[in-house]
This record gives sequence, C-alpha cells and structure tokens, in this order.
Amino acid sequence: MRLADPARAQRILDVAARLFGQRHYHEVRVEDIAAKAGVSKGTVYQYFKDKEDLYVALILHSLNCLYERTRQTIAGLTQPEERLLSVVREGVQFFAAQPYFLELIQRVDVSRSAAHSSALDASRTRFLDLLVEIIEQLNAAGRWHADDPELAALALMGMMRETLRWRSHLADRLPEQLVDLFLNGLSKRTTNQVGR
Amino acid sequence: MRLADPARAQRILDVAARLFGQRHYHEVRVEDIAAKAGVSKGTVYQYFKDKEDLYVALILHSLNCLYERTRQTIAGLTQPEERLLSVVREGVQFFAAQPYFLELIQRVDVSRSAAHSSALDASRTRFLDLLVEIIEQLNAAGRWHADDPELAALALMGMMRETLRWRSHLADRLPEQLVDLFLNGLSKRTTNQVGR
Amino acid sequence: MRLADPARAQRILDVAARLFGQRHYHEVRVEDIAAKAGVSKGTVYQYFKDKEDLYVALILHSLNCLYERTRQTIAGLTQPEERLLSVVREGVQFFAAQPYFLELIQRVDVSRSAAHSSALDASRTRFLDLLVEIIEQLNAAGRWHADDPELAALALMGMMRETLRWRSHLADRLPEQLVDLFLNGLSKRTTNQVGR
Amino acid sequence: MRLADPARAQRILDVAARLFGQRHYHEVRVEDIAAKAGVSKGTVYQYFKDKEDLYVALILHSLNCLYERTRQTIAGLTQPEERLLSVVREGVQFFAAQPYFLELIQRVDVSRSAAHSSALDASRTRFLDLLVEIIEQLNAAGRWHADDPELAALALMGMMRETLRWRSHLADRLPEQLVDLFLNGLSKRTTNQVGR
DNA sequence: AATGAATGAGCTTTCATTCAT
DNA sequence: TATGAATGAAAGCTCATTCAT
Repeated sequence: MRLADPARAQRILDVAARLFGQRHYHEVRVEDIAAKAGVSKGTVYQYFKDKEDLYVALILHSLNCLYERTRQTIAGLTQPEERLLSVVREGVQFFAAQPYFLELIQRVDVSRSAAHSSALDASRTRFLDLLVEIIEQLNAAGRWHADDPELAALALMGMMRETLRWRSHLADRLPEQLVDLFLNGLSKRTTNQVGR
Repeated sequence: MRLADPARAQRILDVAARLFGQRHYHEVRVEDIAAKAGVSKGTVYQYFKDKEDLYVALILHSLNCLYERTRQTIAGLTQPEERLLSVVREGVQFFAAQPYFLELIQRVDVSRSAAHSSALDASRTRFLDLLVEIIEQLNAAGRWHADDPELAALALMGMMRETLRWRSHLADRLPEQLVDLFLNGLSKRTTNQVGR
Repeated sequence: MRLADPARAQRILDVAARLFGQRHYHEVRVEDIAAKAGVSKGTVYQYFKDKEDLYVALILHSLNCLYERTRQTIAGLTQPEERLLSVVREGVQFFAAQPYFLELIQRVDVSRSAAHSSALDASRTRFLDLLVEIIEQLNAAGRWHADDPELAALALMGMMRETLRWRSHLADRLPEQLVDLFLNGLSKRTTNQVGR
Repeated sequence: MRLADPARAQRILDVAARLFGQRHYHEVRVEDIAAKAGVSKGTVYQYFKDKEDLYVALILHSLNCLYERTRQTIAGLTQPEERLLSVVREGVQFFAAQPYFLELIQRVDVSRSAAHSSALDASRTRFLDLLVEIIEQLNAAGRWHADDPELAALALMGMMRETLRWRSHLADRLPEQLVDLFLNGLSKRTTNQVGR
C-alpha cells in the first residue's frame, strides 16, 4: 500500500521530518503528524506499517537524498580537496536547512527490529564510506596524510555535527572553516590553504 | 527508624545512568530503575522529585564529576599542549567507562523546566569554556593558531563524541590520535608532534 | 468511521452523576465510570478533558437543567406564593429523582481551576437569585415580609437540602410542608395558608 | 494506646480538625497532620488505628463537645423559646469558630466500617433529638405548633448550615435572625417576637 | 480508501501503612 | 515509644493501533 499516492506519503514524511526533528520520537504523536499532514490517523497507517516504520522510512529517505545529492556533486570534481569541501558543504547545507534532521540521525537507536537496525546502519555506513574514500584520495594525492582514514572521517562528521548544533545560524562560512580545521588543524601554516 | 542509606541515592543514580544511556528517557521506566537498584518505586520518588529531576540530577552530577576531575588534572600542567591532551584523555576515559553517558549529554533538551534547562546549559558551557581557555593558551603560546577558539572547541568536542561513539573499544590510543588530528589536521608535518 | 454516538457522552454523564453522588469525587475512579457506562477509560477522556472536567460538566449541566425547568414552570404563574411553591416542588422533585446530586452540589469546592470555580459559582448564584427574586415579590405583594431576602433564600435552600437528605423517601408532601414552614414558621396561624 | 499521652492526641485531633475542614478527607495527608502537629507519621498511628479512625474520632469528639456544651447551656433555661435560641447560638458560635467543621460534619459518609457508621449516626441523631425535644416543648407550651417536629428540626439544621456556609462573617446577628425566621416564617407578625 | 471513535496496555506519581532502628 | 525510610497498591492519563462505517 505504500505506493497508493506517493505525493501523500511524501507529505506525511515531510511533516514527520519536521516534527521528529523538533521533539523526540516518543514526544511526537501519530495524531499530530496526521493532523499537520492534513490526513487522518488511519491514513498514516495505510502508508506505514506503524510509527517506527514511518520513522525509519523517514531517516532512510533523507539519508538517501543527502547521499545521492552529494554523490552527484562530487562526480564532476577531480581534486580531493574540492571533493571534501563539497561533501562538507552539502552536509552543512542539508542540515542547516533541516536542522531537526541533525538530531534525527543520531537517534538511529530507537529501532528494536533487526531489519530496521541493519538498514539504518547500512545507510549510515554508506555515507561514511564516501568520506573515507575522499580521505584516501587525499592520502593518495600525497599532499595530506591520515593514518586512519575512517577515524578521520568520523572526526570530521563529529565536527560538522557539533558545530552545526550550536552554530547553525552561522552556517555560511562553516564549510570552509571546518575543512580548514580538518586539514590543517591549528598549525600555523603558510601554505596548503584550501577553499579560496 | 531505618536510617537513610547514603549509598542508596548513589545506587539509584548509577542504575539510572546505565539505563538512560542504553535507552532513551522515555523508554526507561522508573519502575525498572527502582528494580535494578534493588529498591521500590516509592523510594526513587523519595530521593528525586520526579523522573525528570532524577534525570537532570544525573547529568549535572556526572558533568560535574568530569569537570572537577579535569580541572584538577590540568592544574599541575604548564604546557597548553599537555593540558589539551589531558582534557581529551579525561573525556575519553570518562565516556569510555560510562559509554551510556555520551548519549545522555546530548539529550540535554528533555527538560521543560527553565530552572533545569539553565542548570544544564551552565554545566555544559562550563566544560566548553575549559576547552576554549586552553585553546586560547595555545594561541598565546605562539605555536598554534585558532581564529575562532570556540568553534575549535566545539569541533574538538564533536570529534571526541563521534569517534567515541563508534570506537569506544579502541579508546586507548584515541586521545593522542584526536589531539594530533586536532592540532595538525591531515598536514604532512615533520615537527610540532604532540603526545610523545 | 464509527460515528460519535451522541448518547454516549450522556451515558457517561449519567453514570458519573450516579457514582459521584454515591461516593466522593476522590473515591470514584474514572475506570469505574467507564466500566459502568460500558465504554473504555480512553473514551471517557475523549469526551472530557480530565476527571475534573467531567465532574464540572456534570454539575453545570444538571444545575442548568434544574434552572431552566424551574424558570419555565414559574413563567406561567402570577402569585409569588405559587411561584415559591413551584420552585420548591421542582427542586424537591429534581433532587429526589437524583438523590446523589444533592451531595454533588455542595461539593462545588473541588475545582482548583479559576475558570471552573467561577462557572460553578455563577451557576449556583443564578439559582439563588431566582429564589431572592421571588422572595422580593412576596415582600412587594405586601402579604409577607423578609428583612433580608437573601438570607431567607439561603435558609430555604438549607431547609430543602437537609430535609431531602434525610427524608427523600417522603418527598411527596415535602414541598407543601417546607413552604408552609418557610412562610409561617411555627406560628399558630388561622389565615395566610398556602398550597391549597 | 489511645491514651498514652492525651495532650498529644488532642494536638493531633486539633490539627486534623483544621486540615480536614479546609480540604476533603482524601486531600489531607497523614503526613501533613503529623508535621503540623509536630509529631512523626508513626506517632499518629500509635494514637489512631488508621486515617479513618482518626477522622471518625475527630467528628465524634467535636460533636460530643457541641452536644455537651449545648446540654449544659439549656439546662438552666425554662422557656422553650430561650432554649431554642440557645441551641442555635451554640451551634452558630461553634461552627463560626471552627468553620471547617461545618463541612466536616456532612462528610460523615466516608466511613466504610459499619461500626463507625453507626457511631456517627448515633451522635448525629442525639443532637437532632435535642432539637426535636425543644420543638415538642414549644408545641406543649401552646404558643407554637409544629406538625412534624423532626421535620422542623431538620429544617432548622439546614437553615443553620446553609446560612453559616455563606454568611459566617455575619454570624453575630444570625442566631436571632434564624430563630425569628424559624418561628415566624415570613409572616407579618405584630406579636410573638423572640430574642429581645 | 479514508476516517476518527474506541480501545486498553502502559506509564508516572501519590500516599496510607509498616517496621527496623 | 518515636521515628521516617521504605513499600507497593492504586489511580489518572496518554497514545499507538484497530476497525466499523
């Protein structure tokens, strides 16, 4: 039934994204989602098996959007530094536009069902792998070096998340600042500048 | 009369810390906390006004422990690089020992009460200020430079949080790795090494 | 969808009236009301915000019924003595039919909410004013005299309440007896008889 | 154990009288009574079997005080009119001094235990009989007439209760007003005046 | 298909009562 | 005897889910 009316399912997802971002899973009532989406409670259950199903669908859907968009953006770029900046830009832009989603993603632990858990985990890993890949390209280019690319990727994600959390209003310059910090740390460099 | 067992409140706090770390606030039942602490529901309410009070007390208590411990540790150190490493070490150690608490801290948003909110915020800010202070000392020492110390502090916290979340089993070398990454980024440095 | 059964709210009110009359507010469980009304707990809360809301709705509804009925009855009567007897008759009949309600009315003090309190008070005052009005008509007619009409009205209400409380089984002749007592007291009168 | 320390039991009763008068039985906590009486919860249970026992003891005790005081006062009076006025005066004074008690008495229905119920009923009846007796004396004196003395007694009690409830601040003149109303009703009398 | 009334398990919180000290 | 910490039954209320219409 999930496909009865895609536009309607999308509207439900949109509303859910907003509400789940504002309050925690257990604080958002299915009734509220239905009301704000302009449908009835029963309709929500026609498109989604249950509340958790809606929640997981929402996360997977959004993560997928971000992933695909980012993939496309970096496809046209050759320099790993440019790719890195693009990934960060996409991420910052995406989360700044949907601030609630930042919270949402780290609440991946709600799920009880194994199927859901692994789907979520796969989606997360896929995005992380994108970062790891780019870091390995940085290594390969010989201008930078990361002993442990995955650790570096995690660190970068953490930097994005935490600064966005408290600095979302200053998101404009954030990507450059973050990439600079990530690549150069606090070293008093004279060269190796990135991002104009 | 039966005398108030001083260990009892602590045991409740300990159990609560574990459970709130494993599951979300709304998924932890007061009854479970009581049961696992070996007391009755009523006893929990004798020590804490309500569930939120217990929750906030827990966070404040733990944050305070971490803060005080860190404060003491860095008191004896003169080099800002050493201080930085110590703070990260304390943080990593603390959160690795109580993994659940990592989740806990970023759920500071539960509280509806203004009093609680500000207390939590103050506690968070106090720890952040510790980091900012050290970063400013790094600046002052002339060996490093951060344009925006608070942003850098946030970034460092994010790095710690995210890597710990997924690498808590490899916490041993983490502090050095993180400080290296934070100070030097991915630059191919020959000098400015930290952490032995 | 299942259509809202208009009789259902009424059935809940009826059951609530009976139970709140038999036992005190705090001794009546919402679950019992639901069970005796043949609905579930949740249904009660669909029709009424909370227990107090149900309670207040109940009192206001009943008081209003009594008031309207009484107003209509006396509208067709010209003699104040007849009006007085009618009011008492309506009151006695109403409370004899719903004995529990007598208790209910004097428990108007449950409400903590200002809105509820004033609504209840207004409803009470409105009925009292009806009595005061009639007593003033008795004064104006010149056949009777009350120094303090409101005090007299209160006294009459007290007489009704107390006698009904213990004599509800003899409610038939009560209105005439009460009016006689109220108008003539214990005086050994030869004239001024009322109530045929 | 009820007699371990009469002064202490009395203090508990006093406090209980005040609290039970201000709020309903179920809204007064044993803990509050204990605290305001300056004893511990356990001590309350040393003097009274349980909460209901305390409650019933309180009512019986107070009713008894009123009864005995009234008995003594009217013992020296010969005219039934004077006796009547005295009874009303005692009642008004008693309830005006302890306004909470007015509420308390009509909450005699809390008790589940048959023993308690009958004790309370007996106490109530005893006071009512005092009134009935006086009314019969009024009849016997030939100056007044009540067809149904018990009904008249009930009516008088209701008048007292209801007017006191809303006019306790004007309790001074109330006894005379009530007795006048009770004896003469609203008749435009020229004689048969009572109360100076 | 869509609705929303109805359900009832489940949660927080209170408080009379007990009993170890 | 006095205490008050501990208990746990009980009650109010919520909300995900169902299903008659």
